[in-house]
Amino acid sequence: MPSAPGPLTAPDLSGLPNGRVPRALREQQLLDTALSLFAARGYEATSIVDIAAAAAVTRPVVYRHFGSKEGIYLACLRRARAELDARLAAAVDPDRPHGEQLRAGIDAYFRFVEDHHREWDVLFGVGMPADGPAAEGAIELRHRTSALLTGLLRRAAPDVEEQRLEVFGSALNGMGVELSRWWRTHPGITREQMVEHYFALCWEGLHAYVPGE
Amino acid sequence: MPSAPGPLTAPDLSGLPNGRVPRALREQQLLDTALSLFAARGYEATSIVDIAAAAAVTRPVVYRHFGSKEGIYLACLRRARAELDARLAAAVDPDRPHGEQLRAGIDAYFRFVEDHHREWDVLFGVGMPADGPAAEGAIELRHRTSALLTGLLRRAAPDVEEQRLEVFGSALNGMGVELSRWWRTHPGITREQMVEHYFALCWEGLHAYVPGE
Amino acid sequence: MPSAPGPLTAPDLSGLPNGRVPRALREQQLLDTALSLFAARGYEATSIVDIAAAAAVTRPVVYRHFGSKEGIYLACLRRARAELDARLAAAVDPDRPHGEQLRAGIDAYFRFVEDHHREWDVLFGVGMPADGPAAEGAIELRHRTSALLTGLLRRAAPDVEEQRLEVFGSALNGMGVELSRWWRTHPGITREQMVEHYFALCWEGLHAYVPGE
Amino acid sequence: MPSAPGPLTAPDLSGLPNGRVPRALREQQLLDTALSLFAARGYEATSIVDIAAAAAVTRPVVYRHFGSKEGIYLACLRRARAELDARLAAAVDPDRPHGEQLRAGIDAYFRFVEDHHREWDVLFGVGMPADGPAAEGAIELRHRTSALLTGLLRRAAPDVEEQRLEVFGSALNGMGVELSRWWRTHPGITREQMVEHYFALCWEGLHAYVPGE
DNA sequence: CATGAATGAGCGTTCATTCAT
DNA sequence: GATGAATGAACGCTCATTCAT
Repeated sequence: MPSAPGPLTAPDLSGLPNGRVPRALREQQLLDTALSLFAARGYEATSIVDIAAAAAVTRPVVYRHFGSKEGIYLACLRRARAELDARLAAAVDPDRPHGEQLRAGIDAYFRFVEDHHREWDVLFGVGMPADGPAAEGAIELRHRTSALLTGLLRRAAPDVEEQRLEVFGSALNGMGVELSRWWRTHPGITREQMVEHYFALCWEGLHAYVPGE
Repeated sequence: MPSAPGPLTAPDLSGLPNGRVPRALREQQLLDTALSLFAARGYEATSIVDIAAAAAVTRPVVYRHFGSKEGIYLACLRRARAELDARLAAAVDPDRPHGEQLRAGIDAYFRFVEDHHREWDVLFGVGMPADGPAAEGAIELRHRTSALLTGLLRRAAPDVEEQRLEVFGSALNGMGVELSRWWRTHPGITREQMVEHYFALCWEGLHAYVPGE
Repeated sequence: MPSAPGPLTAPDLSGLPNGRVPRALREQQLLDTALSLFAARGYEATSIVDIAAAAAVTRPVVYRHFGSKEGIYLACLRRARAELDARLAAAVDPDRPHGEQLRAGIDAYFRFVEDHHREWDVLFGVGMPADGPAAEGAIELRHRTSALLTGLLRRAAPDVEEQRLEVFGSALNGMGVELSRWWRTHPGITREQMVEHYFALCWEGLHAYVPGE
Repeated sequence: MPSAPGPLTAPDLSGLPNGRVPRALREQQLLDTALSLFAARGYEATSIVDIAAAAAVTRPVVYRHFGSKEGIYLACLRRARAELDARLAAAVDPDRPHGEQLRAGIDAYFRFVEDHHREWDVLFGVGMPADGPAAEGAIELRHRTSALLTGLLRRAAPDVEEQRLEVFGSALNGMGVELSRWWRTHPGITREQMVEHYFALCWEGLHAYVPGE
């Protein structure tokens, strides 16, 4: 389990300030560094030493800003989740037809996959911690997508029983996760095609439950 | 943490002298112990000391049988995967209509979830290693379900382009994984209902591509 | 952990601008904070961060006033020792009979135990540093009581050889320390009783050496 | 706070076995090493690294045998206390007059001070931990001498109220501790003289309570 | 073959202290 | 003169792994 960052994951240190850096800036810089490492190696295999070295600071700096390894990990996750949520919220117009909302949400999700590899990896990839508070936080953030999808479905099909809505929300989330993983290893296909595939598989099934569409 | 007895996991050791267990039996016993621990705590949080202590042997025994922590971990995964594959193969009759084949496969998958908690956790739960050879092996085994599903779809819809088949295979796998996870935390619903939900969501979409059904 | 107000420890800061406290006052305030912490947790377990945080200042303030952790620790001890010495000096009237002097000193000592828990703890309790310059200073201050007692005995029994005087001084000190510790854990007994016990044990033995009493 | 053992405290490594050593032997060897360091520097200032290095083993060896720093510390203390208790028990003959019993016990105590410098230091010197389980254990072991003395007094003066017995037990213990400390810094005086001084100070006072002696 | 004993490397965390602003 | 930011060194502890017996 070598500890030195590999060529794929070494964060770009050019232009990193050293010496005294204002708190907010240092925080973002540390989060960027940690994001790269957590995304590439997962929670357990990433050490605070690695993060500090990659950020060209000493370990206590990390602790002053985030308190613990779990702290910086969850901060990474929350920032990534906030970005994804913001994109989804911006993309889904609740005044449009429900099918269109779903399609727009899926498109925004795949845009996120495209633009934020590392953020997607920490949120949905392997390498989550398996127990402890960090694990619980990670699971909650990871599953928030299911909740969002369930909510969208609930608005689209208000008469469907809650259980089915939750099941479908989870299933749609699972489709998104696995499709993104496949896409990451098969990049020769456009985002539009991915959205099309996604929609083609699930829309017919969902359609039956959505009144008047 | 002794594991629940089952045909796969509980070799009968009665009547054997304590320190001299035949190699194959000892291996099954170690794999069983390791399975419980890896399933409960994940790869990183499970130590060889834990496994050896839980199996009431010394550490070198583990090393002689499996060579390394990665070795015993991958052996666990392979045994679990083999069990799942055997069940899927037994359930899917290639002479039946394709929709029925899919439904039978899904049902077998959920039976596996029901009967083999630990095996499912170790294959599909959190707690996988995130880098190193063990990670690669784990990912391959975890994704074999996609390949099986893609194969089933390929036979059902021979004219559909390969890419779409793979995408659908991945998506169906993702649905299965996330639905199982949801089921594990919401046990008050029968397997039949889970299969129904699964089918309700995807069959309409798939149907269009399957000729003559 | 704000300290109990008292003539020694609670300088009146009202009316002063917050960040600009006169040096002497700031020093007393810091000593008071440090006293509480050192008394409660001992030297090693008390950190400069703790002291600074409890005093609502930053760490460099502590360093500018006292130079080092050892510095503020010894300053605490010296202030506590000075208070004890002042009380002993005030209590012992060299013109009274020697037995009365001893009794008055013992009474003053137990008064100090009663009124200045924290000061007594830091001087005589566990939690002293065990090596380094701070340890030497602490031992010296702790043992000054022996020297005082030896001096009292020397005046009372001028013909007794020095060695015996020192031994008795040490022994009387040890009695005081252990009796105080016992008293702290058995508070249901008055100071007068403690003095009586103390005197009952040692006075007969000492009596023989004091001429004309 | 330098970590290297000083000339006073470096344990004698000559003849220490290296490589595989039977469990019991290694334990005694580690306890000897740890005793020297804890006695010289106290609990906090002694690190596991120091102990391991001084014993010419690696750190995990210490942990395998004693589990934690507190573990090896308390093991040191218990071994030392057991030695002292054994000597006291051997010295005090319950069939002899009570004054003689006390004198024999004091003599045995000072013999222990003479013969077991390091044991006496860990039991009664400065450098105890200030909180945590190790602190509680250390306090209990340290104060067992008071309890033994109280017990002796109780047998000698059965009609005296319990409180006074405890107070006298504590006081006698305090005398012993401080006299030993003084003796350690003034070695030019025999054990017999120390016992004489001790007895001279307290026996007259105690005598009054002991019937028929 | 199995075991008891050991290792080297690493981990998360914290400390006393300093310096640029 | 006070602060926010940083450092270097250490600490207690655990791990995967190996080897002599």
